[in-house]
Order: sequence, then C-alpha cells, then structure tokens
Amino acid sequence: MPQDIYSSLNPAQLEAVRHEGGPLMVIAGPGTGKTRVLTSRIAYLITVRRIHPEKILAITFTNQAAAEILRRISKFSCSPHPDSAPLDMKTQPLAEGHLHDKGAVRQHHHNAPTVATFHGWALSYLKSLPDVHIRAPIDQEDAMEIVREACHHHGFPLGKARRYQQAISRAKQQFPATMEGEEEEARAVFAYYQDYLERFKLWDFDDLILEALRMLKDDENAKMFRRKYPFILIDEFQDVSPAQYQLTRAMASNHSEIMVIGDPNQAIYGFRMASPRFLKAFAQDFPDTRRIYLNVSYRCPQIFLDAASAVLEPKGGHLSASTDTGAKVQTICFKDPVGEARWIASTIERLAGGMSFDSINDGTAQGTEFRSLSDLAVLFRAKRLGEEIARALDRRGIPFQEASRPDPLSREDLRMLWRIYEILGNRAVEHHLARLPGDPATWKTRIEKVSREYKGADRSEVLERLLAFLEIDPGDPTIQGILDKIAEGPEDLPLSLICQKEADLLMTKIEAVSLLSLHASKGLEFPIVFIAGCEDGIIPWHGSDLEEERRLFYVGITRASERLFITYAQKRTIFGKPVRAKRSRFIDEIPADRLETIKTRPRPRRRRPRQKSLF
DNA sequence: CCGAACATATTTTTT
DNA sequence: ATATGTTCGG
Repeated sequence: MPQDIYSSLNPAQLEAVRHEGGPLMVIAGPGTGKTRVLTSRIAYLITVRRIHPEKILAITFTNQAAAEILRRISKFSCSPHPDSAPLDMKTQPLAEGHLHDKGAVRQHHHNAPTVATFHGWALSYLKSLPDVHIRAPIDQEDAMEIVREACHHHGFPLGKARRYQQAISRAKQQFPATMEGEEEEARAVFAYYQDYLERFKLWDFDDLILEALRMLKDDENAKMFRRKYPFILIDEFQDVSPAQYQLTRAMASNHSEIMVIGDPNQAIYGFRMASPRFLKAFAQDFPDTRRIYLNVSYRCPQIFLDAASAVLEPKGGHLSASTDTGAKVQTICFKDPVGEARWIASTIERLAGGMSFDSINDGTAQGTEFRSLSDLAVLFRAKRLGEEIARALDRRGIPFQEASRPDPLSREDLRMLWRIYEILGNRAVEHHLARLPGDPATWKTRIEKVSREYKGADRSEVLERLLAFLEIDPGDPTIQGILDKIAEGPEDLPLSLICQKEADLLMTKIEAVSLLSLHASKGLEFPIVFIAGCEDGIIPWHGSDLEEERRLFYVGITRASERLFITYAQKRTIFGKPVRAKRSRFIDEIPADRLETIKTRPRPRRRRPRQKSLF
C-alpha cells in the first residue's frame, strides 16, 4: 500500500509544496517523490492556502499520468491520515466540498482542479474561446493516410510516407511550423498535407498545441487565461517541445505561481523535439524562479545511483539513497540472444518460485522469498529485442505483459466504427465519408436514413444498426463493450479514450512479468529489473544522439529498487545481418566496484534417448 | 489478384 | 542473411 501523502515529506519536498509567490522549478531525480510533491502541492494549495480548485491547472504528458494525479488527489482528500498532519491540517480542516471522491476524479467537475494533458487542455481551451472555429481532430493513423495520399499525388514511393509524416510532426513542434532543413520531397508532402487539413477543416494533434499557442499569444487572451488559472503545475518538464515551452511562457508571468517539475537526466524524447534545455531556459525566462533539488532517492540503492550517474555526461552524481542494500549491478555475457533470453526466463522462474505456472521447481531457488511476477521487468532498447524474451517466457509458460500494445483504434473494424461515430457527432464528416469502404454518397444517405429511423434512440443503437453494412461481427465482445460505453458515457467523449479503457479491461489482471522498452519504463519502478541487449550499437543505438542514449541507460538503471541485471550477447542479428557485438560502452563506464560479473553455468544438454524417439 | 523483386529498418504520445 | 510492406509485371 502506498503511504499516505501527508506523511513525512522531507525538507526539500516540503519547501516545494509550500513555496509561495513566484515561479518554482523542481529538479527531481528518480525515486525522489516527484508525483508526491505535485499532488501534495495541489492539496496544500486547496486545503491550506484556500485556493479554489478551479484556479489550479496541472499539466501532464499522458492521460495515464493525469489519471494517476487525480486518483492520488482524491484519495488524499477522502482519507486524510488522522495522525499525520504536518501541513497544519488539524487547524485548517478540509473544507467541505473542496475535494471529494467522485468529484475529484471527474476532470471538469466544478470543484476539482483541472488535470489534463497539454493536448487535452489545448482543445478545451480552444473550445472555450468564442471566436475560434473548432476543427475536428484526427489521429496519427489518419495523418499517415493523408501523407500516403500526398505521396501518391506527387509520385513519391509510399515506403517513405512514415519518414515524411515524422518530418511533418517534427516541423509542427515549432511555432510557427517550419520544414527548414527537411528534404525537398518532404516539403512537398507537407504542403499537400496542410492543404488537406485546411480543405477539410481538420486539426492534427500538433495543431492543437500550435492553435492554442496562437490564441494565447494574444495579450488579451493571455490576461484572461492568467486570471482563470493563477496556479499552474507542469509535470515532466524535460519532455516539453519548443511549442509547448512557448505555451508555458504564454501561460504565466514572472510573478505567477507556476511550478515546473522534471529531471534533465531523464530527457529521452529528443527524437520528437523535446529538450532538457527548456528547464534551463525556464529559469532564465522567469528570472525570479526558485529552484529546488530533490536529491534523496527513496527507490534506488546507492550503488545503482552511482552506476547510473557514472554513465551520464556531464556526470549527474548528486543523488543519495535513503537506504542501501549493498546489492551490486550484475552483468552477464551470453553467446547469443537465444542464450540470453533463456537465462532471463529461467532466472525469472527461479526468482518467482516456479509455482504459479506449470514448470517444476528445480530446487535452485534460494531461501523462501519468492517474488511476485509483477515485481519483475525486462527492459530493452527496441521492441524487436523483446520478442526473443517473449518467446523464452512463453516456452516456460511464464505470463508476461507488453507495454507497447498497438492502439486499439488501429484495428480495421474499430476504425470504421470510429469514423461513423465521428460522422454522427458531425466531426470531419466529408473526410470520414471518403474513407469508409464504398461510395461516400451511399454512406451519407445510409447514415441519414438510419439516424432518422432511430431518432431519439441512443447513439449506440444507431451505430450498431450501421455496423450491419460493414460485415462487422456484431457479437464481437470488444465492439459490444465499446457500444455499451458509448451508451452510458457523455456525448462527445473521444472514442480513442473509450477504446483504450476497453482494451485495458480486456487485459487480464493476472500476475505477469513486464516487458518494456526503455522509453516505456520511464516513471515506473520494479524491485527486480533486467536490461537486455546492452551492446554497442543497440544501447547506445548506432547513429543516435549519444547524450540521449546515456540518459536512456540512466533511466533503465534507475527503475530498479533491489536487483539489477544487465545482459548482453556477443552475437546478434540486426536487420538480418549477424553482427559480432561488443558490450555496451556504458557498462564499461560503471565503476568496477559497483559491478559484479556473473558466470553462467553452461546449459546442461537434455539428452533424450534416441531409441525412444524412433516411434 | 498473385508472386518475385526490392526497399526499409529505434524510441512514442497527444481528442 | 530477417520481417514487413511496396512495386511492378503478368
């Protein structure tokens, strides 16, 4: 059970929570209580400083992070720990109705602070402005389709569409968007793409930020915004793009109570134009910024922190551990990826006791402390590298879950369902009509007819009826689940959010090992962590920004709270080419006394009597 | 529409 | 010495 968030904030955390009167920047290393400071500060603002929740805006990068913050705020207000009130809670009890369980979870409840992603906030901000014509947002897959169409139009090979789409998105991380430095073809595709969005009145995800910024650059709008939200908190600030940074600047003045929190050492999204330089820029652009460093990690043992900061350039080493187990970082060398995967699987089996899955405990388990599978994670640089691990776990019947599941809305049938849903909601009608199978005009009359017939009925019924034209199995449990959610949910909830929740629901909540990319692991914590495929060319990835690769490795190491295994193979086939691999230079940069090299026993061959397999 | 030849290759979120 | 998706000739 997580600790009550009132209890035992350390002095630096407390200072961050209580800071008043101007901009605040919190530099929070791994496991130093970043989310706790954020949620405690919101609670403090509301309960102690008596700030009305509606005046508070907290911004995150993912819906998951936003949900987690809301969950923790509501939990905090529902069940204040009676004995722990370091923030004058006893003398200033929680005002009735300021925060309560169901209300706080609802994002736009009148008594809850606004907790949203940059994009979510941007769209609702645009909707709140009287003179803005709201366009329909399209997702990345539709952006890809338009880019493909542009390639077709210009006679460019479709194989390059992905690259062009990435270039366009990169360009639109800046305000104003610029294709400077991109190749000629990409510029042509960009022109077509922008023209398409204009013609059909669409916004892509990047436009939401750019448009909100464009509006907020107006002095009058900025003034109004600052009056509405005098208290701003932004999470993971090392991940902001140039446009998001400009948005931040427009949102607040040097006298605003704006807090940004982040860790420059965990900046790993440079490929999408994020940069830790904006943390530095913030302190310069808001000269009165108070800087607070959270230096005590409640997660990582000192040895892991030392190992992690040793790979950083410049060295980051100002973190200290709250506890020290003395456990060293363990490295293991393998002949090939198959051997590596097999060893990881068998070690997991040994640590987990091998009882919950049908495999015999070979008696090598030490002690009686078997770990839960959910305490274990295997991290890797690229999805491909995780597949070998998945196979090995499968073979032993060890349950696992992968973090990067495909977007549910990429499923062809759900996509068509989405298009009809959007048409019924009168969003981007022409765009979607043209993308349904068959003749757009037929679809138009069809949808109008069914809508008329079912006038007054629930939209999910109209949808279900229309699905009949698509050869979609109406009995499909996913479809049914989504239709139910549409029926009970509020009017214009984005279908992607519904689908995401539905997909999460279908994921069995069984105990499982986590298989994650290093990127996906950021923000998570596991007692036992394996980092696989630690070879030069993989981590650091060949041709990538070395500094960022260092930070990525740093993120990986600092996920572990008890044991950490770093593995590599001497041979690996990458893009079909077998490569003699050298172990990652980052391993060599870890001080020798923090490392322990494990020798694996050669795998005993299972000898099957040949005679028996004859029949 | 099918098959051979060919090109391409991280990381990922956002209504 | 791969897996996937695209192109192009039939």
